[in-house]
Amino acid sequence: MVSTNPYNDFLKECQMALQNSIATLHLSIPAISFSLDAPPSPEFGELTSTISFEIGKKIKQQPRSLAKQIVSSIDVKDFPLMSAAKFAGTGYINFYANFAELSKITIDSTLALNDAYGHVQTEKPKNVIVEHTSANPISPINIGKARNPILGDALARILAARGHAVFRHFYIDDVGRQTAVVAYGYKKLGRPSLKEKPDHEIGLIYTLTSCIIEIIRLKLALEKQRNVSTEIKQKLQMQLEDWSSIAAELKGKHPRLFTELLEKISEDKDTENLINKLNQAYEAGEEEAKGLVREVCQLSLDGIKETLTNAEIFFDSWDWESEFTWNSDVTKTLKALKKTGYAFQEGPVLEFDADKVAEDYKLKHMLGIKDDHEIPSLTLTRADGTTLYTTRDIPYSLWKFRKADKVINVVGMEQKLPQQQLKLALWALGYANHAKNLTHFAHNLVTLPGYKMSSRRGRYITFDEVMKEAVKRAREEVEKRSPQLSKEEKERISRIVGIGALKYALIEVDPTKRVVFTWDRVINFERNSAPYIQYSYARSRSILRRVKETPKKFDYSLLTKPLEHDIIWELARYPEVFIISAENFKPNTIADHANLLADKFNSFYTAFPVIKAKPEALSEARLGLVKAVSIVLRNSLSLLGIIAPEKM
RNA sequence: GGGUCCGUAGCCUAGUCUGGAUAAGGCGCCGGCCUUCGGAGCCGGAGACCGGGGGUCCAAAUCCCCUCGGACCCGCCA
Repeated sequence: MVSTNPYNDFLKECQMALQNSIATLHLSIPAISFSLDAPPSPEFGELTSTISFEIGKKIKQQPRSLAKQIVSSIDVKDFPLMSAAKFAGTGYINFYANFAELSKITIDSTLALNDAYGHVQTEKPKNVIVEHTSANPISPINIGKARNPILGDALARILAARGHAVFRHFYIDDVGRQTAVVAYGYKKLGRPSLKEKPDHEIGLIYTLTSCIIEIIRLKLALEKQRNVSTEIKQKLQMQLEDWSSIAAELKGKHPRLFTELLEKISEDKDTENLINKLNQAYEAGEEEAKGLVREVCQLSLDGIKETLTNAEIFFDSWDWESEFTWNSDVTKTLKALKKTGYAFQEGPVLEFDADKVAEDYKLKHMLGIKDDHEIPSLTLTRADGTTLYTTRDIPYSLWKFRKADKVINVVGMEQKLPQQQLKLALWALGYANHAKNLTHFAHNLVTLPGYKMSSRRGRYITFDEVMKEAVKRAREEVEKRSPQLSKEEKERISRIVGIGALKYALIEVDPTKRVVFTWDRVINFERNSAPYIQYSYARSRSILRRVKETPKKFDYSLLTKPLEHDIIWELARYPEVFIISAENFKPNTIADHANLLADKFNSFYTAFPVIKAKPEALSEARLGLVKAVSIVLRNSLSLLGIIAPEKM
């Protein structure tokens, strides 16, 4: 018999036992919960119920005596996966698994389902769009932002394994001030042909241009304030000093390019105006602007794609933001928003009254916002008529919902407010359902000790750089530990291990917590890391390679050691862990479980022989166990976008 | 000023949604293991009253209130 979820089979038996028992004893109370917990220690069995506390409270009886009654009315013979039900402590009911049976069903199912084991299919498959990365096409992906593609990709893999039709979308944010800035700088340099990785070079042009025009802007602003000695003036002065020191730093690192850009930009009278004009022209879809901005973005994007490909992260769709302004979707959205009455003119700009929508439709509670908290309004258009990011995100979201039932935006948690405003805009437009099916998967960033990375300030460590270093360090290890492997094999393994370590480090921590970057933290080859799990997998495969054929039939009752039971329990639990991870969008629980399983397996590995175990039937049973472990480790890693190597 | 998130051994984290029995790992530290199949490993030890204070409950790291510390947001940036 093959089971997709052995843990759940056992759980169901325990619940059935409780239900029957409570019915027989006439202890039924309304709204009783039959949920079961993991006991704190193996001596208390595999699952535990606190139901006697609940009932005892209602009918005023001692939980312990209730537990005793319940347990004595359970006949374990009725439940094949159960070996015992005992009462303990002040009223706990503990269930013990019948490992002869549980082992059989778990290992048989794992071997039979193989790649599919654990990945329990949802009963309600949906079309799901996971939008992630969506890095601005003006600079390379830095390590601060790299958690986004890594988490987004893992989430997409998990949802696909759950049986959803998943589409991975990259939203190319090519509209807006920053692309105008970099395009302007690029044009000033005479559209140079690039020699290095394009996103790195474009990123540098962006940083330098942005810095130079910032200083020009601040100087002009200060001149205007010349006659008044105000706080504003002081603030401007401070900002100018800040940017000047950044400029000095940049000039030191890139003297030629900096000087060239400075000279060329100084030729222009009103840079600010030129950049605004370019932004307007691009958004309006004027040919010249289109040619220029698209050229820069495409170059940058080529580099970004290369980075993502190196990380084994792929997309189904690359969505240009500009398309939505050019095809009038944005215009239509603005018109529709005005019609709702929630858009209002404030001087030259158009605002969206997000708070009023929330009040009128009573959405604050649902959005987790306090009743008396006023949601700031969202600016929809600038004074010059151009639109803003969140404004354009509204038609883009509607477009996504024409293709999918569910949309997940993997976006940093600092964008919580705009994501809420977006939802409210959908609501106002009459798309309440879409708003409900829009999820902001919020995550925290990777920060450097002491400061946040910033493309504008040119302070960042690139994802490329970190991957390169990770592979380099992995290569040193492989060289040391497996000198017999071929050069090609070593290289392939170094990539798998190095990049695996990096991905794992950014996935294993709860997404809402930030990760402070240190090289040793993100490139870790010891316990509690991808390489540790990969190593465990390689060890399991190494055993399996040594035997000609794994037998089809095992005598599972021979697997009696506590460590063996621990492993089987974790194998049985894997489908449940997977479901929880998929339903709650928690990739880190997969990482956690894989590490736990690897841990148990390594202990088992040193404690007991497999191939040379006697009698032969025991050896065969252990081989089945090892094979099952290898399958679950490989399946878990694959959900995280990490490859399980045969050797390392 | 208003809001969101985070605070668990020297350090990094799990557990918090859905309250249950001695708070679980890793790094570092101390002491062991070249035990047959891979030492990126294994075994043992010391180390935390879960930021602080109240409250609810038979039971609180977990729920509620207050408070302190940190990060982020409140922009005609994204």
